[in-house]
Parts: sequence; structure tokens; C-alpha cells
Amino acid sequence: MSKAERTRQFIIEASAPIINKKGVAGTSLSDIMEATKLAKGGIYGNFESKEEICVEAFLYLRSNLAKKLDFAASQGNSAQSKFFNVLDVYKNDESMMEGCPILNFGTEADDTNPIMKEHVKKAAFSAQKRFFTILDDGVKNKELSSDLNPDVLSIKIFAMVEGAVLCGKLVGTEQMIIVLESIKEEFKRYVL
Amino acid sequence: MSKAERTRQFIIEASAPIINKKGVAGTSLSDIMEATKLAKGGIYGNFESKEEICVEAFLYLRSNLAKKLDFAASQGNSAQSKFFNVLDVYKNDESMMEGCPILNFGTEADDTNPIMKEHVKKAAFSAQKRFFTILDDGVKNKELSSDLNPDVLSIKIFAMVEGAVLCGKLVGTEQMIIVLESIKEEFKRYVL
DNA sequence: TCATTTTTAGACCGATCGGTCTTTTTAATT
DNA sequence: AATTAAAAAGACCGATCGGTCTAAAAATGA
Repeated sequence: MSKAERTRQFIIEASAPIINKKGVAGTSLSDIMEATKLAKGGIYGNFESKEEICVEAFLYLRSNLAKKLDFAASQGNSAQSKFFNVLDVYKNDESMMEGCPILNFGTEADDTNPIMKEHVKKAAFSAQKRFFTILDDGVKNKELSSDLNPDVLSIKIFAMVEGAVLCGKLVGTEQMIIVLESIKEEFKRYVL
Repeated sequence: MSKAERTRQFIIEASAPIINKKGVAGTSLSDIMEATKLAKGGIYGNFESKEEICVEAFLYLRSNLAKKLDFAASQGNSAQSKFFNVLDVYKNDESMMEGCPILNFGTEADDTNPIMKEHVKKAAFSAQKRFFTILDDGVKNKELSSDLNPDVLSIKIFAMVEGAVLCGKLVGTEQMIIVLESIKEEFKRYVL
């Protein structure tokens, strides 16, 4: 890994939490300079534009969170424990660095930044797919009722989780916990 | 209504959709000038700052949407029809002027703008309360099962609706409809 | 260790930012 | 219609925006 590659990665990791918090439009180059303690030359020697940093920051946050969620799922030995483990990652908000990047980048990008929007869309799909796989496997293993429609329920759960994160940000952690716990209750209804 | 009051209101109404779309940080004064066809003097004669315009724009969008939702609820003659009517307003995305303001302003404001955040929080509470009232009345009227906990379910439904709007923006209207329909299905389980 | 290449610092650029202030225009009052 | 009061225009302000470029510094290879 060359010096430039390391610096590039460092810039992404140092900027990502700020961009996730303040948004793409709300983050200035001076914010990034301050976070990295680098001058402009150091930044623009490694990136084409601020936009490129923002996209890379999103991809970094997304893969970071995906790793945590996949690991949490892998630690379960049943559909229920896999599912509950995943939800618990969302509950522990620090693991998301100031909020879910899909929610933060998605609401800003959708009307303004088509490239970013495409990345967020992919991230949303893969988050849904993670739920889908757990549910679908559960049904196939006869752990979960076949009344359950994994296609629909995985989307519904994704929506609820993102809504829970929003409630957590706006109102307080209590509401996020209430929603995440209701999702668990709903899940239990399908356990055979 | 004085000239100034009318102009003030006009500025709010002309700016609101833009701010809802591009965000507070992403909307510049020149955007507002262009939308209103007013020069700076015309704007700053009626507002203290850009922030004030943005707050007023949110309050306008919020009360607009609240009116529509309250009206939709009032048109129903049962808990179910009230509830379904409300969900249908969300489904008709044009009635929200480019997305739910709670979602759009909430995700941006939460880490950057405490005054705005407080307004959005209040809006979230009143949206939840609307669901609560429908559910609670339904239980009291013996239309809905008393197994249902209106406190919890109203928050859960709010989270799902906001999640549905996000899915709609990111992926497409199909997903929003899927989620809104699943909410209706879930509701029906409680109808006696 | 020295020459060469890569990387970073930071002065500099034009554009635009939010906001002010004086002048002109428009509306209201008589 | 004339006078006064209110509102809007737009030149102007310093600060900051994203981005460029050259010169210095640091890493690299011989």
C-alpha cells in the first residue's frame, strides 16, 4: 500500500463521520481539512473533487456497517437469533457512527445527486436482502411459518428499522428501542 | 393582511418545495431569489435570515400535510377507514411536495440545527398522536381488539410510514406501496 | 547517500455565499 | 392628486466556497 493509498484511505475514514453528520452540502472542504489536518494540496492530490470524497465516505460507512451486520447474523444459529442479533446492531447506535448512512445520505441525495443515490439504492437493496435471506432460510428450515412472505416482510422490516433510527434521532433512543422490540415481537409470531 | 404579510407568506410558499427538496444547507439565497423573482431587499425586508425562511418553510409544509391528513381521517366513519384514508395520503406522494418534510428536515437538522430539530420533533409527535387517536378510539369503540397497544403501535406505524417514504424515494413507488399495504394488513388483524 | 519521483503545503483564483444599506419604487392615506 | 409611509431593488461587503498551481518537502530507488 503506497503512501498515497494510505493517505487516501485516511482522508475517507476521517471525513466519513463528519459527512454522515453534517451532510454532503453541509460539509465544507475546510471541515475535511480540519479533520485530516491536511492542507488543500494533500486533499486534492488524492481526490478529484469533494463529491468523490463524499461518495467514498458513504461506501466506507456502508461497508463498515454491512460487515458488522453480517458478522452479527453469522453469530446466530437460528433464524431468530440471527435476526435478533442484526437488530441489536442497529440498537447500538454508536456502531453506526452518528446514524444510519442509508438514511442520512439517502434523504439528501435523492433529489440532488444521482450517482450517490444509485449507491444508496444498492445499499438499501443489500440491507433488505440480508433480512430476506434470514427469513427465507428460516421458512425453508421449517423454523418459521410459511405464512410469512419473505419478499414482502424483508422490505417491511427494512422500512421499520430505518423508521426506528429516525425516531431515535428525532425523539430519543426510547422510541427506537420500542420499534425494534415490536419488530422482534412481530417476528416471534412466525416462529413455529 | 398587509402587503408585507402577503409577500412573507408568498416567499414561504415559493421556497418551501425547494428547501424540502435540496435541504437547508443545499438551498442558497439565490435559489430563493429565483423562485420568488424577488431581489435581496425584498427577501431581507421580510425575514431576518435564511434560517428563518427555512424554519417557516418547514412549519408551512408540516401544517399543510397535517391538514390533509386530518381531513382524510375525518372522512372515515370507522377506525379502519380513518386509518386507511390517512395512509392513502402518504401513498399519493404529490400531496407531500417531494417527500415527507419530517423525514427530509429531520435527517438534516438532527445534528446541526437544534431549533429546527425541536420543530421536527413536535411534528413527529403529532403525527404519532394522529395514529394513536384512531387506534385508541377504535379499541374503546370495540372495533379493534384490546390486544393492541395504541401507545406502541402508533409509534411503530409512524416508523413504518417514514420508512416507506424512504423506500419510495430510494427504490421506487412499488416499495412504498408494498410497505403501506402491509401496514393495512397488519391493522386488519386487530379488527374485531 | 544522492538523484528522482511522489506527495503535501499553502498562496492564489474566480465564484458564490449570507447579509447590509442606500436608493428607488410602490402602496397607502388624506 | 399629493404626501407620506412601506417595501423592494440591487450595488456592495467581507467571508468562504470548491478548486488550481507552484514550490517545498518527503518518500523512494539506485
